Amino acid sequence: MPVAKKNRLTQEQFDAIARAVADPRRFAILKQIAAQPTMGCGSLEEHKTISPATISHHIKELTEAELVEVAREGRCAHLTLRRDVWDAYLSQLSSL
Amino acid sequence: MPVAKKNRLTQEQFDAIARAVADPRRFAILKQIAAQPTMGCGSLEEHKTISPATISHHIKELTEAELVEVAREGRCAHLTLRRDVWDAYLSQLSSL
DNA sequence: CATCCATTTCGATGTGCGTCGAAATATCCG
DNA sequence: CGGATATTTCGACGCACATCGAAATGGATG
Repeated sequence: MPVAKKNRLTQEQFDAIARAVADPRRFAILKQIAAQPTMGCGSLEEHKTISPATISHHIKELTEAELVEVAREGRCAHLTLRRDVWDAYLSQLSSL
Repeated sequence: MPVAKKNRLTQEQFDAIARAVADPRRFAILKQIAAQPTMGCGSLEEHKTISPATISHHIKELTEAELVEVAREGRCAHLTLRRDVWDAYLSQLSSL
């Protein structure tokens, strides 16, 4: 169950997301995760551009910001965007 | 007439805005500018916290991201948020 | 012009973080 | 088990940038 309602972000989480989005490459990764229903292992575009270590780092940042969720299934890692968190971020942003 | 329609952001501008928003203090400044209709000289909260040099720097960043507009009137600097740009940013974000 | 105040510029400093290579760890398959 | 492939961790490096103090600029006013 992916569930989990999220209506308000802590200041800390808000900052984490803002930081996560600020890096173009990380944002590109996030976009791909959002596009795919569930993102399989090494199917990220960035695999051709960036080193595995860096990708892993970015994904870690994204998960720690609670923007994406990781589900390991064998050697595949399924990545899914947490829409609720993303929406919360947008909503908080738009109330500038 | 403050005018100026802005429907689409260049990648460069998008990144600049994302970066600008990523810094908590700078975002706080932006919020105050957004709140006040026109923000007078040294009426920023941050004047008690941050050095003038730093404030000036942040405002420069914000203007270079075209997020705020500066109008000098004597020794006062009027700061206004460019809603069109901000909305464009939000819109672009939400289409993840 | 001289003084005052607000803002900017400049230069220096410290730090956060994106990046990588290499080693460690994990997972699968034969 | 042993080899192959995928991901993570670790350590180091370099750069971008937030921050400041001090000096410079600019505009108002006496």
